[in-house]
Amino acid sequence: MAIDTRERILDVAERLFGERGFPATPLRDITTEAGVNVASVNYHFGSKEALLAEVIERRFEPINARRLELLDAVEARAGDGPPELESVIRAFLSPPFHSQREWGDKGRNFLRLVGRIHGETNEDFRATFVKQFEAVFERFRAALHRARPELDDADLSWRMLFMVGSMAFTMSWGPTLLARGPGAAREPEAVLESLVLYAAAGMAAPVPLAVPAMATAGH
Amino acid sequence: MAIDTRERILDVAERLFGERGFPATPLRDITTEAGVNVASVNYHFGSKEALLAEVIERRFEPINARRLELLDAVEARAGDGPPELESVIRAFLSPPFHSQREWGDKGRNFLRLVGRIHGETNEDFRATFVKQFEAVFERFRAALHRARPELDDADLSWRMLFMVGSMAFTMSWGPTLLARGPGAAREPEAVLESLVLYAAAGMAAPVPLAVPAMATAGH
DNA sequence: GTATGATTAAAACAGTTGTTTAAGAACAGG
DNA sequence: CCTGTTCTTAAACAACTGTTTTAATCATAC
Repeated sequence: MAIDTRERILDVAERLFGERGFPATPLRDITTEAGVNVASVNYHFGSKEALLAEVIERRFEPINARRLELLDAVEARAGDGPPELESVIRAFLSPPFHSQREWGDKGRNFLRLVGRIHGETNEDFRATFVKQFEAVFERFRAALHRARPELDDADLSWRMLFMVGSMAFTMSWGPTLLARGPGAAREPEAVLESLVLYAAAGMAAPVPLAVPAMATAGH
Repeated sequence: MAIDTRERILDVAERLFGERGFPATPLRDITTEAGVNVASVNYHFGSKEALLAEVIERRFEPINARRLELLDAVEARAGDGPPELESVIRAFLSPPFHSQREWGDKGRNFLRLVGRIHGETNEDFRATFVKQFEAVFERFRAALHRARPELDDADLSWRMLFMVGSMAFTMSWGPTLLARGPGAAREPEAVLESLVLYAAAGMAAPVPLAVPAMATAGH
């Protein structure tokens, strides 16, 4: 029964955290819905925050592994030359989207949670969360740097931020916002495709002319 | 003293909501820091949620007004022809960024809050929040439609979602994430410029070919 | 069966939450 | 000065928070 309890808590927590947000979800709502005792959360996970961490990790470990796997393939295919931009971006964006197909409703709940996490939680937790991604982020940054050498580090960082932003926002708001609008009934695969093209085009955008106060190029 | 109290509450609330998030910020933290009584929040605003609503509205009203103003100018300049894509996007993105310059630290606090709001709060509040934007959203959608006629309604909706996502995420994470990375010390104006180019390129990306639901995945 | 450890259960814990109450202070206009 | 209104205050409210405690139950190996 032990594993069952753990997983049931994780599943319900994943859904409720996604629906209402982490701080707005009382432990008791999770436990009653999961049919377990309140104390079991602290017994199995230690604390509410630790529960959130495990909810996230459970899904992100395979997702990030898959990302690196796909990136490996893209880089292998490219050989010594620069990897293809769109493929690199697809390697980054597709795993979380595919989780929706792999895990069904649970995957969808998780996507919403992921979207939320990016804008939620306190500074401390963000640090923990970011840690999980540093390796992935750096690998992709290097690949993008080879694909778009004209971008300096700062440009690259900002554009990756933009990319992650559209991804997170789409996951978090997509279901709510476009549920009955003109974009409704669109397959997750099609949304992913749309997002990949958007991000690839953005990443390939011309380098902005230097505007900063200190280093205005003569013109 | 009344107006003073109101504004002091609004200022502190804006900052704390931005720093810690709405549900994670107790009213008492706001009131003690503002040097007012707890009851004054309910007296002046009615409830905690109403306070949040007013915090948002106070800044967004001028921002959205400015957006429409800029869009008017862009459309006037275009005459009967299609408006220039990049200018439309700049009209949408620049007002919140400029708020940083106009309002100083308060503007920065608000930006962080805006970023958070997009991923936070319950479904009900989202509805209220979205309402504020419907008019703006529709005006810009129409303009973008004229600038990029080859995009159908669904594509347009999704791409606008992507654009708002990068904007919100940048506002929310930018300060934290790139504070000491390679993108640090970049002027807000430069970030805006970067974002505008990114979004314009993304919006101008080729229309995705219709994807059969099953046949994606890189291999 | 009994001992041992893992898991569950009910209850209590101490602290915090948003909101309300009731009384007083500040301030206006007459 | 008085009067009525607006605002502030301290206190109390009832409900809820995450966590801990203590005892009971379960499974498993001896």
